[in-house]
Amino acid sequence: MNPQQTIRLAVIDDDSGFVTVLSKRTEAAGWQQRVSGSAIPPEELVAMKLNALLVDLSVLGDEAWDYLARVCDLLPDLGVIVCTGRSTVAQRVRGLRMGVDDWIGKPCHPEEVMARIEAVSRRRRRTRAGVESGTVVVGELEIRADQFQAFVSGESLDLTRREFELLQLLADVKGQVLEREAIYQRVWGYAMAHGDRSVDVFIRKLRQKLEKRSPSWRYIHTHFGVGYRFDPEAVGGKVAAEAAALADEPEIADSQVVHSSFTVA
Amino acid sequence: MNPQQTIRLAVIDDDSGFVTVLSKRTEAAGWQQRVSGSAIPPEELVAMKLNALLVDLSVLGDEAWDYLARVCDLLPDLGVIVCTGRSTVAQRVRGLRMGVDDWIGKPCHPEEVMARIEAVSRRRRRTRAGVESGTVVVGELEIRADQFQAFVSGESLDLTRREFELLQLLADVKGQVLEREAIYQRVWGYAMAHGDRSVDVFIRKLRQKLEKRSPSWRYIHTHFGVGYRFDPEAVGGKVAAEAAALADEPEIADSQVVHSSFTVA
DNA sequence: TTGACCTGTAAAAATCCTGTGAACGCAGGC
DNA sequence: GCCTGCGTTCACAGGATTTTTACAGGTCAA
Repeated sequence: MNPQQTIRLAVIDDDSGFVTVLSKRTEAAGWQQRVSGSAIPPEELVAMKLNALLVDLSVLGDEAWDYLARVCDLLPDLGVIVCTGRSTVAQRVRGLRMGVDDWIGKPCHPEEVMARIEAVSRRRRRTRAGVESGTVVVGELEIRADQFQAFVSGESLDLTRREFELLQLLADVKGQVLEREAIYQRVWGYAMAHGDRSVDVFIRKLRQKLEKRSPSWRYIHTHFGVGYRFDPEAVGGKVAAEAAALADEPEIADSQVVHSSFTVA
Repeated sequence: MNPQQTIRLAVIDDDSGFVTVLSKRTEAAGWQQRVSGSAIPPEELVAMKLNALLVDLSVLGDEAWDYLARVCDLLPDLGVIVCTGRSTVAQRVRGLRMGVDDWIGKPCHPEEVMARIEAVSRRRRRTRAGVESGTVVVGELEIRADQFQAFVSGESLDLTRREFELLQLLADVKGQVLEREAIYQRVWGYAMAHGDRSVDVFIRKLRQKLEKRSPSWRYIHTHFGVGYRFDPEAVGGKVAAEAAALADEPEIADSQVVHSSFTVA
C-alpha cells in the first residue's frame, strides 16, 4: 500500500530536550504521538492502538524490568524500543531477550531513533498483517481490514478496493476534516492533479453504498470549500432517536481513547 | 512462548576472530548457520530459507548499498542485521530506511549480536509444528500435509508441489483475503515481480483440480483488485441443497485438525 | 439578490484486472 | 538423446473498475 504509513507512537521520557527535538521531527513526518513523563499503564497502551513505544528506562525506576516484561507480554504486537543512557551488555541482552525490539543508547540522533522505530514497525506490521482481525466498528458499520470490506449487520457493502481504502482512511481519522488533496495523496499515493474530481466521485459511491445498507445513518459530511469528514450520526425520524441513544456510548469511549490523547499534526 | 526455536542464519564477514567467537555461541545455541567471506547472491539466499542475515558492510566494498537494497527488496521477510565498524548516523539511517532491521557497531559483544538477531527473527508464527503431520478437513476436501497432497473421498487431486503449497497456505487462513503479493511472498519465498501472473495461473490450476474432484463446491473466491480467499461453499443444483445444509452447521468441525498418531517412516 | 465558485450526479470513455489457453524452457527419468 | 511433467511467461478477450466529462444544483460573499 502506501510507502509511508503513519506511525502511532508513545514516548515515555522526561528528558524534555530530547523529547522536544524528537517531537518536532515526528510531527513533520506526520506521525501521531503521545508523550508521557512517566509510565503509562499497559491497559492504556492497549487502547491506544500503537505501532511503537519508545521508553527511557530511567524514568521507570525500580519498576523498569517489571514494566517492560508486562508490556512485552501483554502487547506482543507492539514494537518496543528502549532509548536510555548508559547500559551494560547484560542489560541490553536481558531486555532484548525479554521482548524489546531495539535498544538505543543516549545520546543519540533523533533521525536514527525514527529510522529504528520505522524499522521495528515495518517488521511488526508484516507479521501482524492478517493475524490481527483489525476490525473497526463505527455507527452500525464494521470495517474489516482483513477482508478489505465493510459490513452492516453481516452484510457486505460490496466496496471496491479504492472505495474501501477511502472509507478506511476517513474512518481512521474519524471526526477530522480532510482536504481533497490530502485524501488523494494518501489513498492514491501521489499528488492530485488540479481539477481532478475523483475524490468527489468516490465519496458519492461510498455514500450510495452506505445509504443502501445503513439508511438511518449519515457517515460522510461535506465541508464546503475544504473537504470531507467522517462522523457517524444517526438521523431521520423516530428511528434516529433510539439509534442516537445507542450511538452515544461507544462513540465517546472510542474517540476519547483513540483521538484525544494524540496531538494532531 | 517459543522456548528456543532454531534460527537459520547466514553470516557475511571476513573478520575471522569475530566469526569464530560468534559461531561458537550460535552452535551452542543450536542455530544453523553458514559463514561466507564475501557476498552471497540474493538468489542463493532465497534457497537457504533463512531467518536472518548478518553482514559486515566492509566485505561488500562498493557494492554494499546495492547489495543491501537488492536483498531487502527481494526478501522482505528476511531479518537483515548489519554489523560493521565505524559508521555515521546518515549511513545507519539510510540502511534502516532501506529495509535493514538492525545496525550494530563493531566492536560488539557476541551475546548482544545474538540477542538482536533473535529479536529480529522473533515472529515466526508460520512454523506450524502441528501441521507437519496433520490433516485438515475443509468442505469435502482433505489436506494431508504429510503427503503434500489433497484428497476428496480418498481420491488424490494430483497436486504438484507448488499447487499444494498454495492450497495449504490458503486453507491455513481460511476466510481471510490474501493479496497476490502476500501469497507469492509466502509460497515462492521472495518478493513478487510487478506484473507476474504466476499466482493467477496456479489458482486456475487449483480450481480445475478442485472442480474435477469436488464439483459441487466452490473453494477459492476472487476479490477483485485484491487477491483470493479460501472458503468452501456448497453450490449448484440439487446436490448443493443437501450439501449446504451440511455445510452450515459443521463450521466448527470444518477447521478441525486431526493429528495423525504416526509419523511416516 | 447576483454571480462566481463548489459540489452532487450521471453516464461515457479509458483503463485496469482476471480468466484462460497455449507456447516456451528446463530438469529429471527412461 | 528423447520424452514427460512442471513452472513460467505471453497474449488476448471479456468484465469490472476508475477516470473523465458534462451539467444541474447549492453555497458563499459582496
